[in-house]
Amino acid sequence: MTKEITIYDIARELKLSPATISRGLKSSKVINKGTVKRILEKAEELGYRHNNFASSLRKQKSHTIGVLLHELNSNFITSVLSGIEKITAEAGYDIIIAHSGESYEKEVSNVTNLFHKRVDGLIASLSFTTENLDHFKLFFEKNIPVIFFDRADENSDSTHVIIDNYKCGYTVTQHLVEQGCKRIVLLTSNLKRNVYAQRHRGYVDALFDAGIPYNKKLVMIKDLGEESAVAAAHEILKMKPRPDGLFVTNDFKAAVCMQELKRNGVKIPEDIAIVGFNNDAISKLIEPQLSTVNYPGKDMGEITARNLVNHLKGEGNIATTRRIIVKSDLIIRGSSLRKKVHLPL
Amino acid sequence: MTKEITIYDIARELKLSPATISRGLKSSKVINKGTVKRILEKAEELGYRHNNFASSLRKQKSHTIGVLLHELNSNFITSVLSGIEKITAEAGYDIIIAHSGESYEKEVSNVTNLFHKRVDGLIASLSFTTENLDHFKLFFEKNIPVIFFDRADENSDSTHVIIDNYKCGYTVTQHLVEQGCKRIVLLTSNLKRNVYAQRHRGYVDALFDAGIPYNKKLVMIKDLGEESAVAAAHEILKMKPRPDGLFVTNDFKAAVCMQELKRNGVKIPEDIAIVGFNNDAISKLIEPQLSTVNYPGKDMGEITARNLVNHLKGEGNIATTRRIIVKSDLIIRGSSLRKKVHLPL
DNA sequence: TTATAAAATGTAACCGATTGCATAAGTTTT
DNA sequence: AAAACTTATGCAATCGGTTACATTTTATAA
Repeated sequence: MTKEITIYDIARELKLSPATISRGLKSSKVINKGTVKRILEKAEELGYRHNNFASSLRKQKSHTIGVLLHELNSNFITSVLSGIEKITAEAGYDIIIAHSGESYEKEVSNVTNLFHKRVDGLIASLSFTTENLDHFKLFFEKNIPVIFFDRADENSDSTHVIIDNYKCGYTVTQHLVEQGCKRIVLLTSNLKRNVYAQRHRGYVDALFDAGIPYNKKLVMIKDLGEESAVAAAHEILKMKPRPDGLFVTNDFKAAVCMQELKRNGVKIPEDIAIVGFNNDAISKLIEPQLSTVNYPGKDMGEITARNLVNHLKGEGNIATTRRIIVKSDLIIRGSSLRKKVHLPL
Repeated sequence: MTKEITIYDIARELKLSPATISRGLKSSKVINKGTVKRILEKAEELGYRHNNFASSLRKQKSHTIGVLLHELNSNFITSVLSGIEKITAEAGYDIIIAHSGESYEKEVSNVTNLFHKRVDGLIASLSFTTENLDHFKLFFEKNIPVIFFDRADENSDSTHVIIDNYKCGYTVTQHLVEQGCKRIVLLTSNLKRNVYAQRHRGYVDALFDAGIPYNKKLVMIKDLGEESAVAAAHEILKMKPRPDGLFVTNDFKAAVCMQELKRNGVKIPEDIAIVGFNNDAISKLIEPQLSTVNYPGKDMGEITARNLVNHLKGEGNIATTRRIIVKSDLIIRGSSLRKKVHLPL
């Protein structure tokens, strides 16, 4: 364990004060250019490394942003992450990633932990089972900025970056109707999560506008696991009359479901047309390829991070922005495309 | 921005010294039990939060472990992560996750950053393009422990946790031979990475043992992208005579490849039997289901983290352990199972 | 050449928890 | 009742960088 080099060591060697070294290391303009050069060279020579603890302690800033994710295992979330990283890195912030694994308890402990770590700001996506935002109070009270993305509480005053889930739900349902579906199952998750609630509303309204009566029995609320997707498929198989359309609010679940339906002799999209959600890699690899809603993860990540960074730098204020909506669109593939499109001659 | 509560505030209120508060907050046995209780209650009452910066500065320990990943987007890696988290959390360590996105430059900057953040230890998996371990020198020189998992440099002295890639390569190839394959393509990546090099060696030896001549043209080295998997499929289609076996060292690539082959009328497994690697979720969802090698991610994560934590606590020394091999096994599914197995009567 | 402003550097007080050593009070031993 | 421990708490230095303010040096204006 070699001794650590500090600014005092550099100061001694160059016969300067620690203050000058501190400023010089940051290439401050108040320090003579030549001096700055000598300081940087000496620092390099001695193997100096900046002490974040001392710096953060004094500045009362960690220069770190916390990122709280509900999961890490989807294309979508890793795209968001890369967007966040790009922006925060450019702005010189470090990030600490915490993921809740969809568990409310873990989310609470992560939030508390990030709070104790004194992150300067927080980017968060709520877990599947989160019921309220009480655990974020710590942040709100101390005015530490928090921005939610994707999974947010739309009723709270907090700033959030989302897609128009209502419109997506509407568009997907409308698309299935156009493909001739009359009995469309919605396989979704906890309606307390804004993303699922809004998609559900879109589904309901699209059916209404198409003159198709809403049938509560066709809405299935399941968790995100593989087993529940298999179970859902079996329920669908037992329904009489058999549904002819299926809108699953998650690609993985849609894929599992489709597989199970196919195994039981259901033809996709002829018997049942299916649309997923998220445009995960999997959607292009299964057969038939899955129609889905493209989620602009990277954009969401960049927008979210940029807002937070600007706020931290004082060039903007997230408190004045409540909601930012990012574009998303329906990708139609084999799992739902039934009719040949005839262009008018 | 409310003022932060410190141990001095608590000390003043309770008419005790800061030293006693500091000890009391950790429920030290040298402090009277009643006093500890009063301290903890007062801390709670005032909304005290521990200052990691001051503590780390003084203790010269961050109580944080750096985790350097090559990517985040696979089942395997997220399992590893959950294993690491489980163990480190139990031991009271925080983790900082950095991922290189398979880029050597990013890896270097991440390693440097984690070094400056003064992590107490590092868990790492090398990026696809990493050529040497020079950037870890900082850690080695200061005796900060580093453990590699999965992607490691097996020739260096560093401690690493891996699976027996040689055996896996051998077993997969042997399995394909048993299925009647005579011309087996190996679609793999950069042989400088130990994982790919070892699998390649296993492939070569299994062919040799089966009396099948090694044909260099059947070994295709490609990067990890989707495009290169498609390109590989096309090369295979052009080969004469057509290969009858395909071993892809990555499930995603195997899936893309299989899709492209099927599109071109190749029957799986009759014309070409395919085996992937990693047992990603995707392997069970495509058709036919993909035979693959199960990678015990969570186990690897736990073992790696446990070794590091024990080392940090002084209850073990990673310097004495060079290599830990975790069990893995072949999962045979539809993509490679050709012959009906006839049990002897 | 002196007055004045600008540039460069220094002084010293923080930031908040930790811990070796000292002290004080209480208990047991002789 | 004095000596020898135990137990509980306090003192004060330390970790290393930052920054308001002061001081010195240098450049420019009068």
